[in-house]
Amino acid sequence: MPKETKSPFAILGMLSLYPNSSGYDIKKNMESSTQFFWKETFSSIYPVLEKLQKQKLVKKHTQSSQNKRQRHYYSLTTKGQQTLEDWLSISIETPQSRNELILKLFFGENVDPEINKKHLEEFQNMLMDKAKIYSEIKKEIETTINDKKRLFYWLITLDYGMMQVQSALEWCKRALANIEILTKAQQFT
Amino acid sequence: MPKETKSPFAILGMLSLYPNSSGYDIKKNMESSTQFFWKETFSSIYPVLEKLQKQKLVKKHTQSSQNKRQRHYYSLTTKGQQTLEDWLSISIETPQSRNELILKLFFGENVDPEINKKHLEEFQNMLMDKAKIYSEIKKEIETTINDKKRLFYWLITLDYGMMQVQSALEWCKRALANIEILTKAQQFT
DNA sequence: AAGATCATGTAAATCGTTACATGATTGT
DNA sequence: ACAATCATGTAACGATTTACATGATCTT
Repeated sequence: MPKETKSPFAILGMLSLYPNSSGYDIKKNMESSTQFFWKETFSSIYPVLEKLQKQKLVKKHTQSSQNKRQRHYYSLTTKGQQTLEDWLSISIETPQSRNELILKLFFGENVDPEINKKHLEEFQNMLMDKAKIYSEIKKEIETTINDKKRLFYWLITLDYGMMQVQSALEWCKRALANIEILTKAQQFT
Repeated sequence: MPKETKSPFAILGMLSLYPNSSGYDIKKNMESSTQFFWKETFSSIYPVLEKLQKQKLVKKHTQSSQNKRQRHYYSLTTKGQQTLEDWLSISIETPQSRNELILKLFFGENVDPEINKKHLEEFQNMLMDKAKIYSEIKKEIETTINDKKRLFYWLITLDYGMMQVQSALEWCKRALANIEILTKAQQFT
């Protein structure tokens, strides 16, 4: 089975939501919407856009200008929309993701419990920051997105993030409390 | 900033838990313990082991044999143990992970709600399988691991997985219920 | 005798990130 | 004027996965 990258589909998807975008726009839009579950760099966006154009999945509209620097806007073609829909329809491949925090805790017996405690506290802080951002995003999209369907799907994805953060925070609390117990128990051995 | 792979540390960590392992053993041990948050392939394990040996972080003990094929067992050196502890002590880099399911749902308005429902149901099934495996692992380690500290850290990492699965299952339920409502609402438009 | 699994490794492909390079436009 | 940010791209690097290659040992 080939590896098949998903970047082209992510870009087609962004063009379905925001037609007539430049590569720069796509990056910025991802940063303000999908950043927590999907990101692309300019180094992948521009070549992918070129490739998609050659495959007739997007059409390019270059803004004429007397200067050297031009802006290129892209939109989905019918074929591009169909390709996106086909990809949206096929099953998700289960990813084999890596988690450095969990790996370190798995080997945790090698170091002082204080070190593991520190990792958990840092993770906790990161989660709290994220929770705050999620709340802000929620408020924002609820007031700005008028399309019912779009709002519905966006809220589902946001809810996923919020629930992940919330449950991870509860786990942190449990884990930190348990580390306390472990540390105290060790004082008597 | 260089990229710095974590594979060597994952392998050092495995050698801290299971000294005198072969590359094959490391792979098998990962499959039965860290598979849900960390995996390595033979193609990375063998070269990394060679590299670690050259750096004097592990020492190789080759089992003599009259045959061509030999088994190589590796253990941490003092320097290797120190290197592992150093890595365990430094802060975790926040990973920028990708989530294909969430990305597809984010673009969900492009396709029939039934398709998104199907993705969620498949995800749900995968989660339920995982929940079952986690329960089995829990029973197993609780009866076989005698070392208090090791059991403690392993249970923390397992608890993380279980909590992730549990909260994701609740999210699935909510999301599926909401898709039902969306579908019914559309019938009247 | 055959199949599963033990066991080790190399080569090639893929793919994503970082560094590099350039210049325009807008706001203060 | 200067800084920020808009805007597009290439080159090199690093890391992981897949395919390839080989053979031993153990169980039925």
